[in-house]
Amino acid sequence: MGLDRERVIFLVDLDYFYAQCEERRNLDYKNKPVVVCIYTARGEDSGAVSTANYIARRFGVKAGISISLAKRLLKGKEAVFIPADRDFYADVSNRVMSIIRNYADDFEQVSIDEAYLDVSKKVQRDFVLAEKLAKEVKGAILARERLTCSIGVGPNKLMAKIAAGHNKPDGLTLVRPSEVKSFLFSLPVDKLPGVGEKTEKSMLSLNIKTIGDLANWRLEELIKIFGRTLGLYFHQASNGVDDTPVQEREMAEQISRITTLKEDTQDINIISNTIGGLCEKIQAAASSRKLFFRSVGLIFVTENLGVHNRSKTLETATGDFNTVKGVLKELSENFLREEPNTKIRRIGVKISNLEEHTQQKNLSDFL
DNA sequence: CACGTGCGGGC
DNA sequence: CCCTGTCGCACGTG
Repeated sequence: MGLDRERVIFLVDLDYFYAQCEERRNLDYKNKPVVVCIYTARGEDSGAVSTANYIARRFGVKAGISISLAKRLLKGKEAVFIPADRDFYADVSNRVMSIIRNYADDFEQVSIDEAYLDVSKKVQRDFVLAEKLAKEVKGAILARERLTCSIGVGPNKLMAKIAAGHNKPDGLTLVRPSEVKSFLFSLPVDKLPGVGEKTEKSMLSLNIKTIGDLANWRLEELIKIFGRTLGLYFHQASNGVDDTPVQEREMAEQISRITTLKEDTQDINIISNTIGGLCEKIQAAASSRKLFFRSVGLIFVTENLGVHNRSKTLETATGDFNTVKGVLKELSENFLREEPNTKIRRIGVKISNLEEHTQQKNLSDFL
């Protein structure tokens, strides 16, 4: 039976996640605008909004805007501004994920607030049973963690993802196999994952306004315009086709930490001290997960917001941060020599090519 | 393969 | 947005 190959996939998306976590641990916030912020060292209200609850969104506050603008938009509204507490959100996320993975045949967490569930066998490929199961998942998250979520249900990950975005917060949207094309074709093309601001512009210039318009293009033409990978993806995705499996994510491939300096600078001492601090954070993250790494990278964001990366791959994997600091010193000195007239605004450190290790190879262990 | 850049999602 | 932090994908280049 060909129909037996049809899958049933959920995308579970926790609503306005950071802000909802804050609402949950302080019930006073429930009817107020809640704005979770990432503050920087630049003083008073410097920094950006990470997430806002839906009350705040009604006033135009959303992820990415500056904190000072958010405060202007919410002046006199009894709004709550809270610094992001990522460890807390990660704990909440871990508990939710461990609850919902039990509902799946196959499970794939994609971010702190999103996971795919392949429930094909659990619901015998039946969308009526799928709807029942999705309601159970929503009920379990609400009962055990007092959080709402939005769930999209579709025959593949792509359709589940788009469906989940269709009705939120606290939504449940099903797109049955027979409904895929009618659902998809009328949507504006930027609703397709992978079509952002820039791609949308180039598509509009080709008179591609909806996903249906995109589906009318021939594969060969799309490849000419967007390249092999993206062209094939657009061709399939615009027709609701997505064969990628739901599967556990492999180990993280990189760990990075970035920070904004108090003021733009070229001072090598400030830069070096900042890098040292970032190294400590990365070391903590890497060693707690028993990870070694082969590549070390530096990210400089200059005063004009230009991004510059420098990286180096080592002969062998290491967990030793004295080596790292030496490499980063060299990379930063080289950069400052190349760009002697630009000040640095933000600095980041990255390790990649991660490897798991069991034995402690640190020299200090022998001393 | 190594390196640098751009992009995108979305917090 | 006067401007966060973090991660993965893809691509050009050498």
